[in-house]
Amino acid sequence: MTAARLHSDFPPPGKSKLLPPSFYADPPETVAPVLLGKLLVRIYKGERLIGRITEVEAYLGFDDPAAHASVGRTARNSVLFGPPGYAYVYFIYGMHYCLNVSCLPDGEPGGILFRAIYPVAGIETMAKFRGLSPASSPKLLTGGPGKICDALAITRAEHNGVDMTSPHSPLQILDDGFEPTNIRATPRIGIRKATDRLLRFLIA
DNA sequence: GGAGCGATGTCCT
DNA sequence: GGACATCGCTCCG
Repeated sequence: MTAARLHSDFPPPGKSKLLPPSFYADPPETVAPVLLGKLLVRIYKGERLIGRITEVEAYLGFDDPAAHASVGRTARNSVLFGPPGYAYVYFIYGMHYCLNVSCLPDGEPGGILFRAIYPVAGIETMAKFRGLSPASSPKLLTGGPGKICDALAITRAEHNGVDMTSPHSPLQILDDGFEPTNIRATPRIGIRKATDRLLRFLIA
């Protein structure tokens, strides 16, 4: 996947369609690879900040010790147990936010962590939020879960529990018909438990 | 350019 | 009280 291709395949915004709740109503390991290539949209003060999803990780329920949901439903992780297509935002390591989307029907826990996106619109604003030059590499701008939330101004207070399937939501995921090739599955990274499962998906 | 490590808030035990 | 789904800076090659 070259930078030129990621850009050239970005269509007029009108051609994109919002992913419905049914898209997320399957197990995380099923939904995660299909999210690759979709557009993550953050509407910030009327501006559309858009990135193409290039890396995600699936987190399951009780059978997955690495998942926040594995300890059962708590105040912190309750979004993961709710209806599909909702934003689960948590604060980690004292300084970073991470964005997930809930999967499976209401009552069943599961989610997908967004690990990296490729900026396609609103790059100036993203760079400003990151304290970087707009000419910075995608990896530097939005190449990590904490970086995505910084670049898109996503916080737990403002976005945890937001419905990502509503056209009025500040966070949405669109399908513009882009079909990624060369999808790879690898072990998840940055975790201590259940590191053997192939639940990380990325566009190679 | 890669390994090591410190910073730092929130949640659960 | 400790673990933590991270990042960016330092230091060493």
